[in-house]
Amino acid sequence: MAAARNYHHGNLKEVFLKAARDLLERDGLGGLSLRKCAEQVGVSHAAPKNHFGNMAGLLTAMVTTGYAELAVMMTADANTNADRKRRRDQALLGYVDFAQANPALYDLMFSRDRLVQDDPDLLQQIRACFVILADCSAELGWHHGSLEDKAGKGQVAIWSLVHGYAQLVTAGRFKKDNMKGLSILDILPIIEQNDQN
Amino acid sequence: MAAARNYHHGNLKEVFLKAARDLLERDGLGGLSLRKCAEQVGVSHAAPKNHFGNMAGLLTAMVTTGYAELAVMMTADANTNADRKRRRDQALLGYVDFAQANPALYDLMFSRDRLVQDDPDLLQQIRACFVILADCSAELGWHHGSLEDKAGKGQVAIWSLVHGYAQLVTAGRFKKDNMKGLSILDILPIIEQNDQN
DNA sequence: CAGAAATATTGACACTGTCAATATGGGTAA
DNA sequence: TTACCCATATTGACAGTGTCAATATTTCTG
Repeated sequence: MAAARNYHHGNLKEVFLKAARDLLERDGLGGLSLRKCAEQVGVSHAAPKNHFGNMAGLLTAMVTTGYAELAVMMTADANTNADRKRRRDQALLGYVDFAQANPALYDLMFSRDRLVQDDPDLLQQIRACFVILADCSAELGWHHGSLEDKAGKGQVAIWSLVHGYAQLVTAGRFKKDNMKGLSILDILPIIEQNDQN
Repeated sequence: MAAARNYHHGNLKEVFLKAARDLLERDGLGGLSLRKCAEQVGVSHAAPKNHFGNMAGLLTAMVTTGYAELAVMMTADANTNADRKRRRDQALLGYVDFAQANPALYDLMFSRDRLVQDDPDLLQQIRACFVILADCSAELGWHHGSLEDKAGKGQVAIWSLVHGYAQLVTAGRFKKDNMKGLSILDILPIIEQNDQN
């Protein structure tokens, strides 16, 4: 039935994605090229075109897998018997862990150019991550102001906070002075003292 | 004395920077090239090398001016008689306004590769912006926990929140549903109710 | 006015993404 | 099996790119 793919390597597409991620994290986005991917995999320089169309297609596929992995890291112990607060903490820690483990990919995941922004798979994975974050917002009680539209504000707040923290940490902006070694959980109490102080 | 510069255009360096910023915002980082800058300015393709050394040098110079402009937008009414809270609000609004007015440049300002990270001018301008944000943190009262190290946490918190919000807004991640049109001031009350609720 | 320093140009090189044309393999129907 | 078709891979080419060395030009300085 649907397209068995064992012409060359079996699944060349996934091999390309892995090679591209290695190059991306090693040399940055400026050091990533389709030709280097092809050379590392051991195929001709135009082979990626068959699977991704162009550079934007390759990057979009990479980023899509990135969001999928991000969701996995945020829900690592969703099935455990941990209480809601602990699972919420773990989701936020997982988010930051992913960014620190894949800093170049994480940056690319928020690029405006370079990606096919309306790719259906990409949009779906982004939405899945946002849903998890929205649950964190609910568990933080940031929309206890009784108005429903505050739920949206709470989601914007936590999405902004965790993304900003992750990006600034991976960019090395918090290396100085005494603000080294602060985790996302350390700064959460600063802004949720209404609940637990 | 020190290098009068009216050989070709007078101050070719600033003309390059302006052309580069136009190209950056129009075509994205991928559409920016030294040769296009040179062509638009009307000089030879290797002219930028004399002023910036290489691509990273040009981008670093652009980003440095970006941080300087960001500081200006955050302190627009620092000399007015407005009260502290209003000036703090204006600083945060100015921050987001800058990001929305220069989205591609704003992204570049947080790039890890592509810039000369240890450039003295760049580091100085970054520090100046951080100082302004630290003042906002103080005025928000986020370090009222009496421990001094909480000041650092408060700075991390506000730096993360405003950066994350700005980047997600410019990336178009808040276009959906009911979270459209929320400003940074709308989400601040969610997380500072300990002060004003 | 002459030499030096700064700045701009030219030409070249390796590398890049993309495309058209071609070749090769596997899957399928006769 | 054989013949065909389609997916996939290769080759060769093209315009653009950053970077560098060599050269030319302008301005500054003594």
